Amino acid sequence: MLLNLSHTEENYIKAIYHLEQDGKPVSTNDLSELLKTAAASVTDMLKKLKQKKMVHYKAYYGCNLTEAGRKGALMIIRRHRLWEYFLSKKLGFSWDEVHDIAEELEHVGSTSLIDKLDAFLGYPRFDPHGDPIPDEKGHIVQQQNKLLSEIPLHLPVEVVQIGDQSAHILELLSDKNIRIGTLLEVRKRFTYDQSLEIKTGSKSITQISKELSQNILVKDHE
Amino acid sequence: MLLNLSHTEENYIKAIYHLEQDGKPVSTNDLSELLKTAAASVTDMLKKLKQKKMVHYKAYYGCNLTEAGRKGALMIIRRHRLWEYFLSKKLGFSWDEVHDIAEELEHVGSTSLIDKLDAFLGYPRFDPHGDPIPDEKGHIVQQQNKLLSEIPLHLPVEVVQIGDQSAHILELLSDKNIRIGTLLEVRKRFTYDQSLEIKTGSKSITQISKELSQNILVKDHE
DNA sequence: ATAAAAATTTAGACAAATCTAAAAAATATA
DNA sequence: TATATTTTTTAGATTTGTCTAAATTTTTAT
Repeated sequence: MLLNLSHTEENYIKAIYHLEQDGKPVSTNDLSELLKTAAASVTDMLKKLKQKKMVHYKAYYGCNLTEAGRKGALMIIRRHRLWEYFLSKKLGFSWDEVHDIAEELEHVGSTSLIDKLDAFLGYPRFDPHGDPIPDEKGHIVQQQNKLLSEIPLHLPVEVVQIGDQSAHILELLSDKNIRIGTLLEVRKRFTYDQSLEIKTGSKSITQISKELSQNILVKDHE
Repeated sequence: MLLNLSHTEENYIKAIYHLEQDGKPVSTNDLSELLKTAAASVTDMLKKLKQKKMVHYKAYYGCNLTEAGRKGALMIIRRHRLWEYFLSKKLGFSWDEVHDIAEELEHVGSTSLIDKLDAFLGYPRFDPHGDPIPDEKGHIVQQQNKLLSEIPLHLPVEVVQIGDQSAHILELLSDKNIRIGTLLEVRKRFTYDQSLEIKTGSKSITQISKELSQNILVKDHE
């Protein structure tokens, strides 16, 4: 363990990282719910993580990661997402199967293992869910909108922007009932012309050309 | 965990498997030494493993794996050796770096993960140390002598047999000071003609052609 | 502003895996 | 065979991460 953290401690700081939006403190209860652990147990762990200087913690107030804690969390997220990428791209797991396995693999704590895995995979910047992978220094790109052409199969996404705003494209989109806020899911990707078969909303299926898919910007649907 | 065993319990049955030569019971002390754990702790664990029907155990007598225990041990060894192969062949670790990392990876317990990894690697039958990899049913080939042409770099081996017994080959071997019992280590493998550069005994370096390397049978030098 | 509700912490306990020290059993030796 | 030595087990503690129940603090609502 390079971080001198137990598996459990790693899970806590990862959870705190995910709950920490803006600078607001993370509540004991939210952690308790996310980790499916009694609130009393969370309190105990927060005291220990404070001792290890991984979190700032004040009774009845909540916690925030210290700089060391944030670095640690990013390393765990890096491991998790690289393993997800490996499982999906190399072993052929579907994007919805990889999370639980990566949850275990992420705690194997050899830095050289992860760096070599990163190199082997070709330094991917996004995992199969479209989430950014921190680099070896813990730098992470801001979660950004992606092109529909780059979205994995069966991942629910929401349309947030249209690249080319010409009337022609809007006509086409309107005909397909696609607009900002529409929920989509890529069902098939045809290698021949890179056209997509997508499901919009709850039922209808439609075909999208490569050109069109490169002009639809989407983001993960929560 | 498919086997319902903790990491620690898995380590115990793996250790028992390795100590169990012929049918003789494995002593508490031997386990204690191999696992670097106090004998008293081993006794406690053996009682628990007996309850879980992984071992036969009688106080002051020793233990043996049950059929379930043996199956479990072989699965752990399978995971260990497949990860070693992956680390060595795909990530570029040297054969002496892979053991400790595999020791951690072997406890990640998804069966489909290991079976897909096996397929991804092309169903290798030996790990980087030359040890056989059990298949998905737990079948393991008997440890056998291998051709020098198939030995990984830097692995110390001992010559046990010469394939072609012609005088010509023996003349060549005698000139190179190689005979049954000689210790060798492959230092380099030239892709061009698959010739090898080997170290014999303690000092001398010599070159071996592909043909010759395919007629020298070796075994691991523990 | 004060009582009721919600969130959090404290207290005390438990299971897993470990330890040391002491007791008991098995083995070796004289 | 009787005794000494070695091996193994039992007894009693410790650490980590967890729990429930009760106490306390904070927040919400009247």
